[in-house]
Amino acid sequence: MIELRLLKQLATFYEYGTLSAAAEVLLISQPTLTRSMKQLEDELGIKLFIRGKNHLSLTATGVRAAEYANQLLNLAEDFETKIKAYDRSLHTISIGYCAPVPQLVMMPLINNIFSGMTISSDMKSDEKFEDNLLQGIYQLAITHYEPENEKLFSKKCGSESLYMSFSQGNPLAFYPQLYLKDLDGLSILLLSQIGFWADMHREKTPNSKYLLQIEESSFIEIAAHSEYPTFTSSYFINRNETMPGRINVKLADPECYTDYYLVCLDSEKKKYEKLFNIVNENTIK
Amino acid sequence: MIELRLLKQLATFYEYGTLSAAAEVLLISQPTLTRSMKQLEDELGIKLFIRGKNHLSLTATGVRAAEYANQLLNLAEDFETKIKAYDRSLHTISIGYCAPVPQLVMMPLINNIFSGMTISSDMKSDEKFEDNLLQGIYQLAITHYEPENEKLFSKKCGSESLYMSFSQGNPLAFYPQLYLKDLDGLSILLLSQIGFWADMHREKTPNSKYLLQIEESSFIEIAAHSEYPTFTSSYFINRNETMPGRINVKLADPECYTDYYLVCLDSEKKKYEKLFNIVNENTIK
DNA sequence: CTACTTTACGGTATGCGTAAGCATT
DNA sequence: AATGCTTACGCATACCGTAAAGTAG
Repeated sequence: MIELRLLKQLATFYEYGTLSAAAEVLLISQPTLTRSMKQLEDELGIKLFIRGKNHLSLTATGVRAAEYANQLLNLAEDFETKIKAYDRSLHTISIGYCAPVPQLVMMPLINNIFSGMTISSDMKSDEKFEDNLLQGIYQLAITHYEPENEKLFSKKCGSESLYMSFSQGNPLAFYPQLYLKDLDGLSILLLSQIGFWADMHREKTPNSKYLLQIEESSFIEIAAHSEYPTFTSSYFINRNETMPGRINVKLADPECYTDYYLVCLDSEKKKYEKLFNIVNENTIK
Repeated sequence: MIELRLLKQLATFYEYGTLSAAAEVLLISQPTLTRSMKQLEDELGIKLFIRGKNHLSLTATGVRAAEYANQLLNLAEDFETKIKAYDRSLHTISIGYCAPVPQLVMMPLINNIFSGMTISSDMKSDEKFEDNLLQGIYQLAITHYEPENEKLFSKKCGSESLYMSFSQGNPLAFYPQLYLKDLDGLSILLLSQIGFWADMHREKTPNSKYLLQIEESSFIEIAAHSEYPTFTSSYFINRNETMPGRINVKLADPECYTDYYLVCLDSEKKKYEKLFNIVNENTIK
């Protein structure tokens, strides 16, 4: 069996034209290459080179061999990358979250159940979650709608309501409930990674000015020391994790309430059985 | 770059199930295999094996790797065979002859002009010579008809007439010429490798009994010591290489006369230019 | 007790680099 | 002189086999 080392050297010589140049590229000495190429010819029992006293070039067969060698080398590299990718796919679970609160709740559960696996989380609007699951980009997803594709398996795993958080001086803070239209035009402090909620805001309060904060720490910092209203959610209110000195008013629009669904490929539901067994309607609350 | 040696060993282990068995097949010691497989895992940085104290088996990734390795190994073997076949094709000329006399004449010419090349001759009925030239099975052919395919290049290179050779006592020996129908029913001594002539005989003298001789020496032996008529040809008569004590009578049927054509691919006529230049209408005569 | 794997040890062959020589431009 | 290939020589490492130990059936 011809070793790939020799083919690599042949291909490099073909590319660079001289043994010296090839040797430099390959980080080996030039005499070593001389020997290797001779060995290759010996093993094949075929003349691959035309030897001048001071010059080496490939025969027609040599050229053909070098080109074929390149193909083989590419496939050999594929071998490594594909095997690594396959192994990785066996040991990692990629999860798509449509909002931050589901991630907050599910992450510890998943880490616990699938300890030893690498968990890779992704948060964004969930328009393409169905496709991503079908394509194997995600193994699990939390959506804010119940998927209808019959190749997908899903279970309701909680819900969330949006609230507005006002500082005490704000006149809106005294309403028992509010609607998004009441907020349109306000300047509102907002965290950037909020999944599908972002779409909803853009749509329902097009005239509001959102002060986007990428980092949670700076978001809290600014919220604590300013009068800007912010969004909060039933999740935090249920846990009394609200900002001190702020008043939370429920948003009554239907768009400000959502159910959440845990989704996987129907063909893989066995694999994620434990997780589905633990999860119920009140998991995210 | 992963060396094929390791992949070969992996594939063998996959096939035979234990290191010991694989080692035996590979003609190496079993501890060597242990190390190789460990090395393979190291180089990939991936677990391929599940190790019990007394048992070794492949992980899912390991199985995948072994299967992929098999593909690579097959391609590597292809490399060798294809390169060798290509090299051979550069150094050999395969020639199809439709009859023995053209071979007698052309062989020395071709050997002379293409010295250093391996010449491979083949004689049979020329029905498929056009296809075989187009497919690269032959580089040259001698046909007994002028090919019409425009991808082929041809030149008339001679002709041949058949004669019957009778022993002196035979009454047919005194005719100035004969027709095949006059021979139908006779027992005739015949060499087996006579190309397209065989078809003609079968067709025109269906009732003759042919005493087929495979070896030329036994053909001559029997011809010399028996009364059986044989075929001979203008080629031998022109050279006075006829059998002693025999009388040769020309066969007057049109089927017993043929022209010969030297043929090659039109795209390769340059390559065989010298030969075509030497050859003319009287080369085979 | 047999079959299999792993570890340890020591030898050898294979591959490599340096040095030197020769030819070509 | 500079560039490029080959040969010769000595070394390091990588690979291999034998021996031995441990474990499971």
